[in-house]
Amino acid sequence: MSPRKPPERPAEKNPPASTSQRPGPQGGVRDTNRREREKALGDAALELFVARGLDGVTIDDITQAAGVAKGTFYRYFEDKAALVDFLLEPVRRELVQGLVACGEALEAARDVEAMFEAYRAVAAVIAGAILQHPGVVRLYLQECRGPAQGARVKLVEVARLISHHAVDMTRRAHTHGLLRPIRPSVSGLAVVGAVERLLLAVLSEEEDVGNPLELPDALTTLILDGLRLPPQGPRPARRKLDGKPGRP
Amino acid sequence: MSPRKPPERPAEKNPPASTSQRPGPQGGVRDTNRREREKALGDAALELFVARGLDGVTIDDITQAAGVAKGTFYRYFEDKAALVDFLLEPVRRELVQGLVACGEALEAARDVEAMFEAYRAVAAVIAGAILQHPGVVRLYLQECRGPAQGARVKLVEVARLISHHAVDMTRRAHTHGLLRPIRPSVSGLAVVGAVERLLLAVLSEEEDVGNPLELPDALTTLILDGLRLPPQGPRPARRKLDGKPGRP
DNA sequence: TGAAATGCTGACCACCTGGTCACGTAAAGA
DNA sequence: TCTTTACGTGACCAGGTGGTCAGCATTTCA
Repeated sequence: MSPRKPPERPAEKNPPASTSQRPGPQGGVRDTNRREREKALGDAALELFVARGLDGVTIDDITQAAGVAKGTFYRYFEDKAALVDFLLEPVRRELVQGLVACGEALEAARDVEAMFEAYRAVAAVIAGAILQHPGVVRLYLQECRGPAQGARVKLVEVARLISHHAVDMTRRAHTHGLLRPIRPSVSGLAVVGAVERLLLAVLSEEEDVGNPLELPDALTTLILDGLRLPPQGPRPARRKLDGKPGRP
Repeated sequence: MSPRKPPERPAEKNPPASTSQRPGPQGGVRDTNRREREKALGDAALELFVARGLDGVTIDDITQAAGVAKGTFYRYFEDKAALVDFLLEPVRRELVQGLVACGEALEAARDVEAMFEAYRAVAAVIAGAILQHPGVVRLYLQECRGPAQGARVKLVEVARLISHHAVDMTRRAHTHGLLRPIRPSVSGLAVVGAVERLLLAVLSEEEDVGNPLELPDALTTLILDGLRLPPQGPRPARRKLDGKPGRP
């Protein structure tokens, strides 16, 4: 038998890719096709990543799921890490943008109302990220604590960034005398941990946390006012996140 | 050249294992040696797991680090998952014991002081686990959110157990009217997330969270009383975790 | 229509990985 | 001392994995 057998044309192969060339509203057909391929590979990979973990997915798995040949993968991405970065990038950009803006808002905050407003902005950014990229956020939550190696470096970088910003924001609110005298690194990380855990619950539907839309409100109460029932009945009505007074 | 070359005795090999047979105070020499080997393999593996992640460590890595041949590994553990279970088991046992006890204490709690006491007990269990098995706890924190596959199944099982218990405990405190009307699954998971994030910070020394011994106190304040500065100065002195009144 | 350029393919390679097992050696027992 | 027993060893195997590349098909351009 010859060591390199000639490529057989299988009588029946997958839908022959049929090369649908939609012209695309702007930009060359080239770029449009490229973006479509990247998206196809990214979508296929993301689903596998969430199901089996970054390390549990091979390039073969990805290309098979995307319905392309292995070589095609390497035409679009240098390796698995590059693909992960590609998936993560838009979320990362939105996130830092929101965090920086919120940091500045907090810098200027001088009363509790302004602080509220700043935190509300972060919640909005997070909510947006989840609605637009739920898979990526879930992947982040699953993998962000692992060692920063291979495909995980950018993910862990984002995690550090988030923690750093959170602590920084807490520090700012702190210097304005708006918070209890608790070390900002402690309260900041605690908040990050709480939020991430709840997001994971929502995205993987493991525990019934009820309507996700009520989460920000519950979290705000939890973080700002704590769990313990106030000694003499509930506090006098305070503004809720939506601006309407709390229910009696 | 023969396809199977005869085993060469290298002139110099590793310390020849020297088979130190300390008699061991009780139990046969057999069992003592076995336990020593298991521990050696476990220690070597744990260090690698923490540094590179469960999936980033091969059996070869482990045996090499432990200074034994590959075949020896399979004499003591069926596969990598079995080794992880072996590492996790003592921590898991302590943990469920503590959680169950605390759940019962909370069941009986009718005032805030009793609730305090129950939570203090959990903190003690966690602290004990960290002091005795810091590596295992760190491994848990790194991997517990990944997909439950292969070597990670038991880890994820423990994670679910913890979350479940936390929600359950919160529910109990809730039914006794000790907490604000926030969905127990939400506040329970939030607390778990906060604690886990802080533990990770302590164990991997990524952010400076100060003296770990002050953490339980800070966390208690944070969770029970929240972040927001009380409107009219700090609350009247309340008991701290160590029973002494808070500093002025 | 023909030629050049581009893109996709999958066989192939070198290396790695989990797992096995015949063998040599040392301890336990007679 | 000799036999039996158990254990540690590492070469080996089969299956997989990341990554490459010559060849073919399709599109683009002249």
